[in-house]
Amino acid sequence: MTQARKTKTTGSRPTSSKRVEPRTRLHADVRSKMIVESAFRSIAKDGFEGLRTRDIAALVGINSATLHHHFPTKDDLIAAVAIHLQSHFRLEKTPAVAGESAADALERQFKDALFYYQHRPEMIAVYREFVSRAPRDRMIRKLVQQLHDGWRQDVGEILKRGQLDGSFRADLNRDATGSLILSVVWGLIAQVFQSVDDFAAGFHELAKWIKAGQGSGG
Amino acid sequence: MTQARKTKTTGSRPTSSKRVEPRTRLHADVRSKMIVESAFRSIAKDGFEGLRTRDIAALVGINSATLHHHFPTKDDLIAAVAIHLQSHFRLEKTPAVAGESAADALERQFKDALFYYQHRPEMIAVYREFVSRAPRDRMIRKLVQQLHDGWRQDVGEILKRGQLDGSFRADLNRDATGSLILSVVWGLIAQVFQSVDDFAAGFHELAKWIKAGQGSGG
Amino acid sequence: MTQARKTKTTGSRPTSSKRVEPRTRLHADVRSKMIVESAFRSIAKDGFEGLRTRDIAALVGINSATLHHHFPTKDDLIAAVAIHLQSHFRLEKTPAVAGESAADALERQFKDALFYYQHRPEMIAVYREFVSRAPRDRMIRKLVQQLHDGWRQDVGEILKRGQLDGSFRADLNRDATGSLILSVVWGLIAQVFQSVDDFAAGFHELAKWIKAGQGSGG
Amino acid sequence: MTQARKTKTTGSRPTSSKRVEPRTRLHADVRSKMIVESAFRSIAKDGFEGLRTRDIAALVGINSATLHHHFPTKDDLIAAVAIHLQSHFRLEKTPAVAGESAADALERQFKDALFYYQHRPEMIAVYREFVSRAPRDRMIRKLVQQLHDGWRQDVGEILKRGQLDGSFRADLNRDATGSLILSVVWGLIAQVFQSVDDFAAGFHELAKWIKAGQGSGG
DNA sequence: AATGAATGAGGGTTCATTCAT
DNA sequence: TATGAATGAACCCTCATTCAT
Repeated sequence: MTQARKTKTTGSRPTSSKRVEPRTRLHADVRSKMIVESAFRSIAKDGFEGLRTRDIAALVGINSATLHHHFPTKDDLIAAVAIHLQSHFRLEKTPAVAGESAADALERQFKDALFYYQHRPEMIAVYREFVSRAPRDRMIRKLVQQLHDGWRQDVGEILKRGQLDGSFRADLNRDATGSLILSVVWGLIAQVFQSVDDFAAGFHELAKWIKAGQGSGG
Repeated sequence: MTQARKTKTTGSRPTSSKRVEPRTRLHADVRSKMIVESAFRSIAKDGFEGLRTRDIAALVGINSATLHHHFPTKDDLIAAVAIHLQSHFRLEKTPAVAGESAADALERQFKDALFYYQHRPEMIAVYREFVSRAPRDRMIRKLVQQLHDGWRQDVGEILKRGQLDGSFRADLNRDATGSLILSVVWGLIAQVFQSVDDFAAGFHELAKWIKAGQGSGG
Repeated sequence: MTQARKTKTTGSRPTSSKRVEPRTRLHADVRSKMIVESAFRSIAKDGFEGLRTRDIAALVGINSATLHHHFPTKDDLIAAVAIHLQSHFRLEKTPAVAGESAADALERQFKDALFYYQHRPEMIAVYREFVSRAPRDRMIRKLVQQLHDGWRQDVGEILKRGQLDGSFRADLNRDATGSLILSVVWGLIAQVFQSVDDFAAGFHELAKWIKAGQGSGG
Repeated sequence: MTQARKTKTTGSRPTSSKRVEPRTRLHADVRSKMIVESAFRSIAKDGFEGLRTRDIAALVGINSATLHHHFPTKDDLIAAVAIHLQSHFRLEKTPAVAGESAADALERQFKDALFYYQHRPEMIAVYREFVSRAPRDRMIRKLVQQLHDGWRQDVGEILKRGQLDGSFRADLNRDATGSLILSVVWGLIAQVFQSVDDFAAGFHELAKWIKAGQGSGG
């Protein structure tokens, strides 16, 4: 009567016409996770521009209205994917070994990057998407910044430790070198390197410089 | 945030506008160039996802059908933008000075990167867009590869020359170092560095390593 | 302007909110009344087109499914609002004073209309909504007709009494004058008058005519 | 490539698959008029809430995107309908006869109202819809106000003329009486009267009062 | 009595592209 | 070369309603 939704012209409520699938009910947490993971994979595969709420819903096996029940807005879904990405980066980082040398810690950074690149390509892909979207999206910009800041800090501390214990050159510009390391890892993500070996060689060349000389440098 | 749907501003109905606008006929080349440049600016500003053929047409002052007359497909337009980008990169590179030292040539790479970053921000922006789209678009992937390859070759030659004349360390892994340099420049483009100074410091730290020691390294 | 699509304000995901809200159970009557009153206020504020079962449920603090438990259909809810309106009109009418003159009774009609207009604006608003929906809804049409008929009858009786006791002109077309009075009051509701004073002046002009002349008319 | 519109995955432009209807081309004016008239009829029949751009498009025999080509927004369409209504009210009013008496002019108002009611029921219906939408829509409020103001002015002038030439009572509160007349006509539109005869009787009762007495009144 | 998950059937709007002129 | 009208295929989002718990 009011909204004139075309379904019902008279006042008769439509009695079940044909039940096809028994309408699987899941807890919101479970369903949400399914949706987020599907969206994550979709972004990894086709980028943001390929993300369609309907497609995600179909992949999860739900009506697209149900997706909107869990994530009122596409942006809400993207935000959830962002959090998903962030927490996975946190979870899958190799933990610092107690008593590990600065050089080993540096190596660990390298290995982590490589690990993601080789075994979590979707995370790299999604990460790349987020970064390229960052300039135009505040929420995403914030997320990326957080990731970068945490990362920069980790590297900074490693460098500091190495300098303190004498295993890294004392005359190293720590901030600059930290950014250098980050940008090299970024090079991997952005596929500037021609191969994994190229990246490995590059990284170790840099590591050599960091550790190098012990008194000779400049 | 996501689709950036343009909110209708004027809502001007196209109905019955009697004045027929002298229908300026231009040479195809001129018109095409105008279109490409407009598209270029649009991508620099709003990324690929903000690119609308209609908007570009409006900016140029033509009907969107006319745009399609010049570029049958949006992809064709993008390809033209790609070529535009490529040729500008070629044109605006500081030419190698005759008899310049390897160190100076290396410095030139740095300065070029900085020049683009500071004075041709649109080129950087468009470049970044192309790179982030590369994984999903063969044509673009090819273009980016070409740019990277040319660049890598330039850097490789500089390094080689420096090693030959003894101004760069002899034990340098040339390929790896070349990639290193590229990825550092990429760091600038992708905004991994926190500031221009940070980039400069990083780059020169790297340069120090390249030139450093002359016998001490490793 | 048209569909008044509510812009999402909070976007709070319904996902995993652990606190279970004591699930207050109320008597069906109490709950129903709360719902109807909320719906009433909603219609007064945003009209029928702004009425959303979910919104009403939220206002009452229940789940929209619960609302449908009390009112299986939106139409059922609207019917309940109609009854609510009707009963309030009955309840809040100034009762006829014993021994009141016909002229006073006429004045009472005027004052009642003014009272609703000034102190029960929501009732007027809802009434107006119902009337404007009447042409397309049988149930509502019936309700409106009932209200009008009752009202017309009251006025008719007043006029009759006034003619009988000689205080109103004898040559008055009673039915026509009754409709005239009704439509003037309608003018107030539909905001044809420019101000309350305009309405008062109009009504009293009419009253003058009714009482006027006592022998002069036509 | 960019928007990933699902149609074209590769770069191949879709060559005409099957032409069903030869795509009738009309001048924007003609098409727009068709659309507006369809929308007008739709509103007359089902009110604003029943207005669907898709339905209108179908009625006109065009794609709904074409409708949006002519009217970018549903609101733009409604605005056009408003103008349509307004101009028709202007066009179909009985013109003032030269040298017509004030009483005749008053009668003309009555006849015009009746004419619309009996022979232009859709105009009445649409008008009613607009009025009931006015409280929630500025653009419509303005339109309605314009109509009412014009109308009020016409009536006011008639009354003035009648008083000046002595055919209407001199002691009449002109403004109040004008509003009275308007609200009676509104009564017809809002269907307060029980029949056309009832309206006629009411109107003439009022006219009697206006002309009445010639010296006796009050 | 009450709820959260789920859904069907739209609803307005967008956009690259076609085509007759 | 240039255009305005037209379109197909989506796209995101909404809302009354159902249903198992």
